[in-house]
Amino acid sequence: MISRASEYAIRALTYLAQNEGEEGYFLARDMAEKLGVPAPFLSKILQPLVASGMILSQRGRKGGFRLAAGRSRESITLFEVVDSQEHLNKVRKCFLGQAECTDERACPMHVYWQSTSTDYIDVLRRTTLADMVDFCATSVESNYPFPLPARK
Amino acid sequence: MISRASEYAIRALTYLAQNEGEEGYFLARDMAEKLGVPAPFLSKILQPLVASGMILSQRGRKGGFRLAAGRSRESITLFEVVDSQEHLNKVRKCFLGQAECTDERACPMHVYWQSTSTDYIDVLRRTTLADMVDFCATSVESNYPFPLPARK
DNA sequence: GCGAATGCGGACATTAATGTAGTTTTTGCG
DNA sequence: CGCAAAAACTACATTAATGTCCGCATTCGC
Repeated sequence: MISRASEYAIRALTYLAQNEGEEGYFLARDMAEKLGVPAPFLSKILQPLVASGMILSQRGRKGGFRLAAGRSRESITLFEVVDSQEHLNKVRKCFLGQAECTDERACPMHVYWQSTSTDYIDVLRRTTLADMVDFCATSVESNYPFPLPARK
Repeated sequence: MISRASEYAIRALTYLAQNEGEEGYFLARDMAEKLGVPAPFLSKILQPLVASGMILSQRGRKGGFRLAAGRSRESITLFEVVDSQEHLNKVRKCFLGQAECTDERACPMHVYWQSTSTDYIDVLRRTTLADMVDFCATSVESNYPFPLPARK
């Protein structure tokens, strides 16, 4: 449903949005440690976010990453984040992969799947980094993002 | 959301249910051709269906596969089919893979994702092979299962 | 019994996602 | 300038899903 890469991208952006007030840049290394994500993998994931203009990068000493100046938390949707990592327009149209499954002639899963997949995209479009930050703010003891659960 | 293996299993079972009236067994080879699925891959997929008792297999000359005698179309749900191919209890609990995402302290996607994943399982539980066969019967010109759309 | 047809089982091949490592380029600072 | 720190880039490693291949076991029909 959502790839690890997208998940990590959301977590990283949420982290940057939380700390937006600070001066300077945030190191990929530090973010990776705080988020519990492999550092080299996070570096790879950050690059499409730079390319699409959601974050800025600075090389060399005192370098790192931060949210792009022109982009408010409210303007960055999870859709945009996920779309930078995978291709959302490649989402399967028919649950059973049928070529001829249309509204006129639907497979038994059609109506259900149609609403599920459009709902999914809608929620991604509606949820912003601001929502993610608000979520953290309601946290009592721990801060988002949590460390990932152990992999099997 | 659903693996190819599960999709192929659904298509194969639907085919068997459609032709339930005929005597004897259906060849994996023939089914694969009719369904547009790689034959060796289909053979592998059929085995869990045999093991879980949804279909019967017969080796040797005149061998092949057919629906198990005791199982009516109405009694075989897509849940059972999909569960034979992947493990539905391994479905991700939290959209963002968080360990501490609970009903009490939910991530911004929690409510949405909770309802999406339970709806998904519910539909699999409610949809039976009989529904799949009915769908074919309403077809005007082509029979289900359709050939798969071309892969990229 | 024997041979052909067929499912069964295991090993292997391919691909994409995930993860790792090392080199190159850019930059700040002495 | 020259060194060190950081992102950027490139190549490789690992894993799981998908797909292929082949020899073995079973059964039918002669």
